[in-house]
Amino acid sequence: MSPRSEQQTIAGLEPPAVAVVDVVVTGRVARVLPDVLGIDKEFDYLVPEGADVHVGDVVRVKLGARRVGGWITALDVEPVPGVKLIPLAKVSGRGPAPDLVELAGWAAWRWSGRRANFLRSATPPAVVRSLPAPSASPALAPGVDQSATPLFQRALALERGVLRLPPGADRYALVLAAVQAEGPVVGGHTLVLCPSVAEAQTLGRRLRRDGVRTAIVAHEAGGVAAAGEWARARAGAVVVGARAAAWAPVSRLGRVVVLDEHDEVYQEEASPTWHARDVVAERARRAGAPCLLVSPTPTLEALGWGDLVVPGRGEERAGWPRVEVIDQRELDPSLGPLFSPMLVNLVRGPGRILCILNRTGRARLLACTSCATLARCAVCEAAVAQADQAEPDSGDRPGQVDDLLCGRCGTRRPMVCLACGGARFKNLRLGVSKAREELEVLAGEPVVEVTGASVEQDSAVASARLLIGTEALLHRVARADAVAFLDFDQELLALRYRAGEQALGLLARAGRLVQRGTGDRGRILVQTRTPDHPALMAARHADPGRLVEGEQPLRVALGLPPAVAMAVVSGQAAPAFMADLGEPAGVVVQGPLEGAWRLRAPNHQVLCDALATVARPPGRLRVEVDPLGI
DNA sequence: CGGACAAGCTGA
DNA sequence: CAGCTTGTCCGG
Repeated sequence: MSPRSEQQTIAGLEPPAVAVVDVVVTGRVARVLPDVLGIDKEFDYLVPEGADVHVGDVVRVKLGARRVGGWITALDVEPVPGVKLIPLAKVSGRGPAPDLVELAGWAAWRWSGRRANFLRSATPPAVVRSLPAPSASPALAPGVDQSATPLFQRALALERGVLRLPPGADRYALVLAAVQAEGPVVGGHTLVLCPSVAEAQTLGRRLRRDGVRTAIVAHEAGGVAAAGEWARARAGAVVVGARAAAWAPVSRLGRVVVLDEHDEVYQEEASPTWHARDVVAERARRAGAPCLLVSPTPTLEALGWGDLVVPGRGEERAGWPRVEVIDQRELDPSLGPLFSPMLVNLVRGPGRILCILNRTGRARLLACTSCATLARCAVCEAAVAQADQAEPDSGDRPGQVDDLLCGRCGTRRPMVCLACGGARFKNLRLGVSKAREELEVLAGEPVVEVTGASVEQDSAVASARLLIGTEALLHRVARADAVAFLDFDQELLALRYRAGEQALGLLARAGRLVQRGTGDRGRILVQTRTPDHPALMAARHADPGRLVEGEQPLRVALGLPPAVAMAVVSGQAAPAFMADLGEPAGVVVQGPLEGAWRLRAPNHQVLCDALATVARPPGRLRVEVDPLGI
């Protein structure tokens, strides 16, 4: 592990010919990293007499002609010779503890970011002058069931554990077991991450009700209250939060639990594209604390990182909903491609029903008109669209305008059905609004539409019996009796290498909605033309391992994460950056393709070390390590 | 990043 | 050569 050294020392430089008269430094010296992204460099300042300062504290300093904020990254250092030190302009308040200051350095290496970016996440949203006194370890309220199941005990005993917990399982019981479990760090506190702030708040409040001293760290809440939670966490408490809480203070990190580890919201979309799961895993490793990743559908990243614990077959099956797969190829086309007789039955029956249709724009989906088989890539099996341009393919064949082009691996082939040889295809692109109208007619009652953009009244959403919408609907609604995916091929065959994993993740999320509150297993209806897709097999059998079996070797064969470490470099300054980078040993450089370069290395050590050798050139540069949208 | 200052261009 | 723009360097 080699986070780049930020303090620049000028090696091999002769001492000045004229002796510099050493200014006798009487006070303490603080090294400060300014909170200015363009200056990823530290400066030394004098600590005012009698000031109470710590590494991580938030300060203001004069830098050149202006005053900027910053953090103390080191104290009592030997100042760079030859510069006249000036005092800190102000010590504003408490900031991240030294371990987080160091972790920010590691994250800057790992995701090619700047330390200030990460230190911002680790800093309270309002000034914290002093920390509340730490109180005794949590005492559970009477009547709280504190027995950990053998499954939880096994998972919590692991240093690096991955617990596969089905959608219907009681995760609160796991969290309760985790905060009480003895670990190698005596008196340590547990850090729990949830995908959303709302989930974190629900969890945190419940822990408090049960007598667990808990800090809910969420900067989104903003202001003084959030700073209070931050200070409480810093002083000592169980800490819960969403992605940003990966940088929450924990007075003494005893254990880490990440719920729904597979959820993509844990990764930052903007550069640096840091992943909360990976940050807390490293944090736990440094603290000598165990880390447990929990998910109904653990990612290949998690499975490659830790030891998997699974419930018994019966227990896992009971935690998944009934998944009914409807093969749309066998349907009477008169009802249209979206509404099978089973679906019509479902919406005419009782209960609250969600219909999901992800209408994610451009992705065209083609099906053979004679045998109804979907057009897929012959190499990597992703859905293919018609090519817009007649570029030649990798072989000698001259490319045609109507070729089938794979957006994932770039393979082209003539527009011929692989199953029956037919040359005619129909376009299966569909829209939510039109689907809503049709569904309303079929159901004979109102249907409410919910998309990410729509701002439907919560009351309208809460009271509706029939709802239709994009995937966002699964986040807007807490409970349902059944969820129907109208066109699941959009998920299964999406042009991202994680499509299969993400599709199974959606089924798991839907599974949680239909299981909550009801005693028996809820229902999930999936309409598809690829009923044998491993993600569907996995959900049907309540066995996510079935997806992993096929996915793992595919990633190795195609050179995709986590079999390799990958980065994408783009932006106006990318050519200069890539020129400086050259072709480092162990790194395969591909591109430029539409202004972006793709870098692959056997692991992050090689990849990130190579990226760290290059200084950021001026201008816009986006380095995405572990890119999402590939 | 943003201010300071130096080097380069224009017009008379 | 003043008056302005553009570029490069540096901050403690």
